[in-house]
Amino acid sequence: MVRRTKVEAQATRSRILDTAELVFEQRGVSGTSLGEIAKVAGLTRGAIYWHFEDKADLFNAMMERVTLPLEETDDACGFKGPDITLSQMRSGFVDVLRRVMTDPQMRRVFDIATHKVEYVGEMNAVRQRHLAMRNGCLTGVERALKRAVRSGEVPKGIAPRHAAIGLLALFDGLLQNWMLDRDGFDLLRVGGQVFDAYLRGLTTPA
Amino acid sequence: MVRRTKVEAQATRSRILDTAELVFEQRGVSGTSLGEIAKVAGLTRGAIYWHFEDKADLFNAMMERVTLPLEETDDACGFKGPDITLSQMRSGFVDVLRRVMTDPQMRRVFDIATHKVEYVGEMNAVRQRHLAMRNGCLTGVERALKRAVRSGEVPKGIAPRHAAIGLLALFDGLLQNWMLDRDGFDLLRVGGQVFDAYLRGLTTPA
DNA sequence: GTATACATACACTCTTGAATGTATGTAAGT
DNA sequence: ACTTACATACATTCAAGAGTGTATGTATAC
Repeated sequence: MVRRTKVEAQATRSRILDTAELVFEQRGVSGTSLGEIAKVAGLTRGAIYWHFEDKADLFNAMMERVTLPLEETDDACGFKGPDITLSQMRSGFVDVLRRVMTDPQMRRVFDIATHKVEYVGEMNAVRQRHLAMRNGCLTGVERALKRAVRSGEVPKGIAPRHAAIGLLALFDGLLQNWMLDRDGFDLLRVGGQVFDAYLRGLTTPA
Repeated sequence: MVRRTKVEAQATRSRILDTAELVFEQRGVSGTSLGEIAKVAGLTRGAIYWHFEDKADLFNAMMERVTLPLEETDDACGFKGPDITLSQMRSGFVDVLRRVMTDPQMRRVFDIATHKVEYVGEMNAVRQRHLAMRNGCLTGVERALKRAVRSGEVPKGIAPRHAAIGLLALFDGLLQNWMLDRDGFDLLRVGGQVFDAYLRGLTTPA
């Protein structure tokens, strides 16, 4: 066949990743063969094997395409600077909810990572990535809460770390439940209200 | 081989299910073959095909073995009666957390359902079951919250349904995060504190 | 004697990884 | 500017294994 130019090759690579997203979401990661992806993309397995080592490599590339910019813009948790306020934290989280709702690619990849892949074997890297990201957010939220305690905004009741764990659990749970039934509720509206309720609980003395 | 008595056959069936739990958790559902399960259980695929139609059937049986008693004792949400108090609701949820921490079988199955299976195709029944259970809990929690609003225990700020969605999200998120890293925190202690914080937020006027 | 509770054997499909083919892009040499 | 030499970007083919479903065997409980 005609050999493509470098930019065309990059386009092919992207098309493979795009197609993988679609098929992974429909059939699940381990349920789709590379041949299926190639067929849908209008290519052959040869093309995939040229750009990626195997399915795990392809999968990780697909994940990184979404999570890397997320980590860069640091919107994942809305912070990594040493100190942010509670309201900054809130808007950061809500912004991610908005993006998941708005951006179909992000929604797809989150859906795949949540319900369409098994955290086992080669794919265990996802679990590690998830854990690392969570722990990063955790310490960030914890610092923010500690600061809020020092400033008197939050009374000394619950340990900051525990409160942070709860906040992330709330976030993950909202996303997970929304993925389960997207028409069930308005992620942005309900998410905002629920976040506020939890934060109000933190700022209220027992 | 020797034909077994009926009770022995039931024991074999249970052994298959027990083994499936172990292997599913290690290799993931779609990552394990029926041959693997049979081998670990000290049987052949013939035995599995005798007791179950295929892997999906086996999987569903494994799930029902845990979720059915959960739904029966109704400890899943801690209610289905028409009206319960907020504290009854709280203790119901916390009790499930305790059981997940204590009972290794329950922990395994939850782990499988959360991170070791793809909600696709034949296994989509899990998703439906998950959704149905969630919706059942949802209406229950919603009723409890409405009642609490009528009794003045909770001010009329957030819509009861939204608050209920948040509560379930918090619950799911806690379980999910704990499964991700069991040594990360004490599910029972943190869960209880976080629940209280959220409920305090609900009972506090904005 | 017959249905049961498995074990064994078989045929079939699907998938993978690698090997090979092939035609063009591309840079270096002249 | 034109050829040469090689790398690139795939397509095609092939061998091998793994997994599934089914059919059959078989000894025993009932």
